Amino acid sequence: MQPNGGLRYLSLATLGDVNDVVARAQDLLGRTFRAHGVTAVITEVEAYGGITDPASHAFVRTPRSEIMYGPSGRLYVYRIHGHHAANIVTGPQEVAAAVLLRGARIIDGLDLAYQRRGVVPEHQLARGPGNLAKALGITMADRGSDVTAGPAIILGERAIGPEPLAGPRVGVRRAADRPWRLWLPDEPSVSAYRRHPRAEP
DNA sequence: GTTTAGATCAACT
DNA sequence: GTTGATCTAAACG
Repeated sequence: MQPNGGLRYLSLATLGDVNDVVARAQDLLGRTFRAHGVTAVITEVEAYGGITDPASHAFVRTPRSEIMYGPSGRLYVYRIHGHHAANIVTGPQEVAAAVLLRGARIIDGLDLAYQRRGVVPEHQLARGPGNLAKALGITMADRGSDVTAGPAIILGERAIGPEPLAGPRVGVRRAADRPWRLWLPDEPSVSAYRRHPRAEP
């Protein structure tokens, strides 16, 4: 599909409420997430609105972003700065929305997490998307995994549920002011906000 | 044309 | 000292 063609210009009434992905992101906060022997509680996420969101990799439909146009619950993994970052596809399929996992508190499998991350303070084991993926052993090999099916990767129920806070997403150059980053208050596993140097004022 | 690997540097700790 | 929905260039189909 052309970047400027097709579904992108359908009305929101047709596509559904783009804020659905934000609601889904909020729903993920406080849930347990287990991957490759490590269990964590998700403390920080970012919503990416697919074809409605210039900051989303799915804004342009290519083989790489194709996974986000598929069923929800699948894992979209990408590489950045030599690390990996993990997203959960939320749908609807025509929108290709996904939620980036940015922070988590490890509650089980600490030995394994330390083994993967080295000597760092416990609250930093899974702070930041790259560190989270590394602590949980998530790589490109996990692309397309169904997080509702397990067994290697499985999304759990809500473990804690305080009201989340919201603000702009970290390091995005486009749509830099959408407050689609959500996190739980008083969680040291939540990373700091950094605005992209070349983001529009 | 797309994906991947390998960097960059401003803002963070 | 770390980090990263950036950025470029080389390696793919």
